[in-house]
Amino acid sequence: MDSYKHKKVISIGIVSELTGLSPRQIRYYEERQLIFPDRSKGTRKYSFADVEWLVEIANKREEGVQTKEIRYEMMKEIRETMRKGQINAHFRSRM
Amino acid sequence: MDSYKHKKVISIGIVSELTGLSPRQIRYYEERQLIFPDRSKGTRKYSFADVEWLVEIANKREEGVQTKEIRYEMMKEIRETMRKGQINAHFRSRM
DNA sequence: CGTGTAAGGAATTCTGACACG
DNA sequence: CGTGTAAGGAATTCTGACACG
Repeated sequence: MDSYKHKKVISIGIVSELTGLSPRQIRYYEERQLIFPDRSKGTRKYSFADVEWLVEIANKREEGVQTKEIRYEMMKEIRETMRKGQINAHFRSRM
Repeated sequence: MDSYKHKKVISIGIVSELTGLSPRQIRYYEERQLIFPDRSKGTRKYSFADVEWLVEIANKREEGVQTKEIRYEMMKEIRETMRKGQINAHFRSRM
């Protein structure tokens, strides 16, 4: 089972270590609606799925892809997945 | 794969919420050598496996089992598992 | 023995802003 | 646009100790 993968329990400092992204970058991607952490009394909590998604974001950014485009592709992927009736954990974890 | 289960990334406050144990109790069980968190710059980090093991400890404590006995049983279990050549993640995660 | 609490310090996180580009 | 940084405050965590039992 993958409940571990989607449980939001990791604080931003650890996510930063795990992804190599700065806290500033991670918060910015949230502002741009690419990532959706939970809030535990004010502080952001991320899942392992979030961490993996952030690494993907980092790779796309390195390729020069803008956050707006990443968001557009993400939405499109979600739309397709929903159309197939496959609203699975892969996307649930990002919303 | 269960790398998520054994990666130590959760801070004590979240572990406290997840287990229902107080931070004081969690630190005490560490002092009694029942649990072995990693340290990320001074602060303790736990895995989901640690969280599950803490819940087991909590159950035993409610039954009146002392930490010393829990530790003894834990060691015995580990010894048996090692004898069978089954040093698997179940125990690796606690050491 | 196991756990609560007050104490003081250190490290973390948060937000809004200015900077550069 | 994307990210760094300094700023001030709030919340977290740490340790060692005293308390009770």
